[in-house]
Amino acid sequence: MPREVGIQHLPRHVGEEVTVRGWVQTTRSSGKIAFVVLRDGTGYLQCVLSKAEVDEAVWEALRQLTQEASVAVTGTVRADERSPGGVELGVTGVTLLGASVDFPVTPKEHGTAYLLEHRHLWLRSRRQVAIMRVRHEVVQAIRDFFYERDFILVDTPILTGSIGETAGTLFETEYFDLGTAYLAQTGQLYNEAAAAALGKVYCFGPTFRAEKSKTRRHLTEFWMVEPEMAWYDSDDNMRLQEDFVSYIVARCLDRRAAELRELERDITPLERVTPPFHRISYDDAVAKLQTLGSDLRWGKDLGADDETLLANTFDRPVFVYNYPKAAKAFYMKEHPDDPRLVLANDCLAPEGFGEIIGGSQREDDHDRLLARIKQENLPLEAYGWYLDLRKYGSFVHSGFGLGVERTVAWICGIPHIREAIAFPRMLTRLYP
RNA sequence: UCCGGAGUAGCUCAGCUGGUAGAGCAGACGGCUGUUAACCGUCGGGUCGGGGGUUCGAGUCCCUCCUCCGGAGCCA
Repeated sequence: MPREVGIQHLPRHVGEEVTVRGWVQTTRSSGKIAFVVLRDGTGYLQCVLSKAEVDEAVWEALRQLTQEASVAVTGTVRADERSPGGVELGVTGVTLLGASVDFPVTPKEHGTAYLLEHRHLWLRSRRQVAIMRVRHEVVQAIRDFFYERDFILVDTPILTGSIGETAGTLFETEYFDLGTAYLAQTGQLYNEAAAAALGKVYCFGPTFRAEKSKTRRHLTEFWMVEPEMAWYDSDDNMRLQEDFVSYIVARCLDRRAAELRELERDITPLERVTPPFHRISYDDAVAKLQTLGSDLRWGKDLGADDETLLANTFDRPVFVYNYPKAAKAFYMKEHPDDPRLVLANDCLAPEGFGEIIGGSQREDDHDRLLARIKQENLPLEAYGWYLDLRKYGSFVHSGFGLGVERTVAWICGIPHIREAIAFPRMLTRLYP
């Protein structure tokens, strides 16, 4: 068998005889010439068979090539402008490796329910392959960004006791003799402990919300990256966030241009994603939204429509900061000049993609934090270790969480985040 | 949980004031030497989501249940 080559590397092998293994995307035949488009995960390759130039057996083998059959194709690589990838394969041999009869996801249209039921096969389509490759780049950019800035990765637990942001939205499971355990909805509290050990840390993993949300922005299991920085105040925190988001977007523009083109993503709004982002206080945001026709009242968190309305008035991401205390979590630091507010910020992506980051400076005063825990009726005994962090060398610190699927959906320009993860977990979906 | 929408061929859908169930695509077969969701011709394909009711007659009208979709709330 001639040398085996991945499709993405074929331009280096023009004139050589090679073998490519992959899956048949489409076939077209005109009686005496046939085209087979092959996918191997690294790219797409048009293979050309000419009846006059191949053995009868090879031509007959073509008839068995149906959508998504796996094959090994041998032939000579040649440059041809008529071919989509610039190179094509002049086929001399075809071996069927695995037949595929009546592949359920055809090139024609399907409804979302049907596609999700066949997610394991839908994943092979060009669009989904492109999205997964962008997601991979986003994840790699996240890791590289923090590595370059001397953050330490700390993996926080997924099984936890009763600790987190709010009760009632946690998945429960039995935990031996210790009662009920919950799937983590954030690693942040553990990050705070780790930041006191290591300075700048982050956790990156799946997180779970048992909210009965049925919207294009929600999954029950999603990936979140959460950095936590000792000695960062709220302003430092926002500066890091805008550097971080800009870095991720720039990496995708640089290294996944082909995928974004495949997705027909207009990249001009992405090219504007550079620091500094816009900043607007919650007070000003409410006033602005009211003039734009929103019925938002002071004290309430921004609704989805409010986020879109507000973000559409800016040409790049925008921070909304200094939220009302009552609308936010107990661990956020009270504003030094206005006890009604906390030093929290959200980051809203443009083009209606909404909130991709929630962050805050953390309450570092022991007594104030204790008061907030009691106020929220949280089980005090579960927070003993968390309060310890304020008893032994308390420190100014801040952090944030970025939702990976929301970020991928925004960068790819896809309306629903269920396509931004390989196997979405939703209110009504646990299969496949 | 609330509001709205939809369940008809393998898939996507049409089916009007109730009167013998339709199209496109997919599939099978045939044709075509540069196709790009190829194209042209022929053919097969149905418990109209379940149950009940009205009617001479229900895919169509009424009741009920189920499932799914979109949105809200909550949030990444």
